[in-house]
Amino acid sequence: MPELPEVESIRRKLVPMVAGRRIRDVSAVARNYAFLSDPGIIRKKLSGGTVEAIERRGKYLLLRLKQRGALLIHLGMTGQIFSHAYEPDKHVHMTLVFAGLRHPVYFRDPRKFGKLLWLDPGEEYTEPRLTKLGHDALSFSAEYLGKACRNRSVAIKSLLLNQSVLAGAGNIYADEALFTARIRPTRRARTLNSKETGALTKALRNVLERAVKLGGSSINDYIHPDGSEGYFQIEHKVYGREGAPCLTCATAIKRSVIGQRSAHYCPRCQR
DNA sequence: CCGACATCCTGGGTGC
DNA sequence: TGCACCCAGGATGTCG
Repeated sequence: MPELPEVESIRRKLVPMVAGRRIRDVSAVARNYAFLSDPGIIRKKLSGGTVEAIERRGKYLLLRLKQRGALLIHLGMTGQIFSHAYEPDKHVHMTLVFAGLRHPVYFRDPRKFGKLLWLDPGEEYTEPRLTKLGHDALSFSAEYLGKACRNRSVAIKSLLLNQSVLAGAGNIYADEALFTARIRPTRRARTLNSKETGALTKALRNVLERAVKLGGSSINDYIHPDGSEGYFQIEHKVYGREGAPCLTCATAIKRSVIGQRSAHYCPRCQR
């Protein structure tokens, strides 16, 4: 589900809810595909701990507990974090009860592509899931992207989705940024000139900043922890618009598959 | 090292 | 209503 703007929106809603609060109780279901750490370990490490901060690393959230370490959370395709806005069901894997917070906080994920991993102090510096991440997709330079494109024959769309290059970009925002930069998603990365990598850098930053401002794109399973919604889906120019007229030239938007992911683009505007 | 591909899992939508 | 099939915001491991 969530890309950088969605994860950041969730983080921003979560901070005022739980920062500084003590975790009174933790319950978790039996270990399943989403648990990289044993649920019992997570329960033990979290119980009684106090939330020091919630950070975002690409699409990961880091729930930092004072003195103890941190819970690394990835929401995969369908992961959600919410409180009383929704009823918990069989897809809830973990429930956190906070001191001074009337309602519990739930981690729910029907497809279980999300991840929960406990990190002892210091492990965040050695955990490959974190150390392999590239520059944050909200703050990278055109030079960095240009270097990353050098000698790479992979499609630029796939390169943008590679988290070890840019941490946080995902399918929606990669398509939207490529449209704005007028670059076709199938172009091999090494064929982009510096003007194009510059335009793409600017386009990705702009689209992500705008999406964060609007609270992300509320489609399918995406929800905010407090039940509110994001509005960036209203501004999607290509994603999910196959067959619809390009907003610039009215040509029908095309959908194709690149690197096993759907890609949406205007065959006329994007070269 | 690079890139293509299968795989993990569940639910919603569509067409027969 | 049932069923087969396709699709989905992600990431990893394997293989050539």
